[in-house]
Amino acid sequence: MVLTMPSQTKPGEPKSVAVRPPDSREKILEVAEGLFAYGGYAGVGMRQLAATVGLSKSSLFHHFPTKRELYAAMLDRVLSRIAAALDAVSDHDAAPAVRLEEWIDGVVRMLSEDMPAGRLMMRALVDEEPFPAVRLTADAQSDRELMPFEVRLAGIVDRFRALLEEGIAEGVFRPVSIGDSILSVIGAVVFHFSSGDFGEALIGDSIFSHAAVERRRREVSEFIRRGLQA
Amino acid sequence: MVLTMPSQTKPGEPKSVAVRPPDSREKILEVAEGLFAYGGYAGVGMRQLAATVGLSKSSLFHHFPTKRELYAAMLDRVLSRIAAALDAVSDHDAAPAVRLEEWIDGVVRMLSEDMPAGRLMMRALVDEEPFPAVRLTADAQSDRELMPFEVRLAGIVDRFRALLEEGIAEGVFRPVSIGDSILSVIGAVVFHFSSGDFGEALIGDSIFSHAAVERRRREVSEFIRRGLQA
DNA sequence: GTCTATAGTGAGATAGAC
DNA sequence: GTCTATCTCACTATAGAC
Repeated sequence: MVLTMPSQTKPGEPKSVAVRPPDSREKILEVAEGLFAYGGYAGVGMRQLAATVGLSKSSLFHHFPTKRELYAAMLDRVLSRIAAALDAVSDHDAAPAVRLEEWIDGVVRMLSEDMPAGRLMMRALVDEEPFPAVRLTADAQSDRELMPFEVRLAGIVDRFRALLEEGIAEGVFRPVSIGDSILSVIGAVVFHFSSGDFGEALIGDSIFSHAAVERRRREVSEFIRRGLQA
Repeated sequence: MVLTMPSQTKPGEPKSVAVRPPDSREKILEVAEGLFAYGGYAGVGMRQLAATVGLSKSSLFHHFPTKRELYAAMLDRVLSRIAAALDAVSDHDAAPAVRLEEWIDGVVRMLSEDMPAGRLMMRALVDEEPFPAVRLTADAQSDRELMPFEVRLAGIVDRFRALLEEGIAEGVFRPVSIGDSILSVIGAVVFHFSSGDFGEALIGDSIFSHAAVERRRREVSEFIRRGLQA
């Protein structure tokens, strides 16, 4: 399977540069994130979503053929932001321990500024059939290439896996179980930012407050550093 | 607030010892656990639940006045099993580090043998309004005292908190943020056993297999030991 | 305690005008 | 692209016989 990039500047096709698409779609997805994050897939109806966006139900179905495809498109957007947060910090090739810490910092900061993201990720991971092996816009009309959730997720996970393997091979990390370690990191980082009221009750402050986020960053980094160090 | 135990043997009240109650209720709750664990609250209907149990919808409503109370009763059952797993290992008063490791072992083993429990806990923690401040059977007819979810959960969390505080006071744990540490432990333990397909894809084996469980126990214990040690 | 029958609401999805 | 109107179905919950 070849994942081609949008191929934006084909010479000879003017394309009338739609730099600013009229964005009903994006608005729908943005509102959908907020609702699905709190209610889950089954807990939010197209009716409710339409009302919140300020459109009719039928308009939603004009943009997305089914509720599931809407949900999948929304999840893809969230995952792409998480992937972007990782891309933003991992350009240079520092030592594994440094890169890992920067990744964790990056993801913690990103999730702290992107409230629905943690919850939506958590829901997607806990729900079986992670919504779904979606194919979307295979026609030439649109450039959007929506990756299946699993593929995009696997891309993120594999980068972690490679980092851990590298660190272990170099002897700077102890020979931990890589799968278990990744699950632990996700548990420590993603679950935290999806724990809402419970987390707030535990730490006595909003989990999204500046102080709580900075403390979380330090605590998680230290835990993981100690946990991995050879 | 006084949390009194059921006060089982009041002398003078024969009570006609109903040691074996006729258990439609328990059967409903058991089936409900399996369904809600996978579909979540909104994803499972009373119709579907009734059909799976082998009763009519109306019979469900005979035992539980609303869907929410059924769900709350089911969650309470799950939490009580988790609390029981902690009780089973924490009778003696060993050093904090030892007790913590035994607790983690106990919870990991319990969650590994109780498939719906992890998922249901995770859902309850991620969903806001953790379902709900339920009052149930305030009448004298029944001994069942259903605690609000938050109260029972707080009971479990407070034991962890006390343990960490004790260890820190004794100087065997470093002065970590207690709330953050509890969230990390929950993330590492509970999330793992609710990660289903994703976890399986990551570790290349069912997360409930004997080998995977024993490895998880070791890995998590070691991570936490290193993370906390002064 | 279980059932059938049904009420009443809201769900996802479609038809077709503008 | 957006709308109103409508279809069909599943949902929670209730009524009342047995």
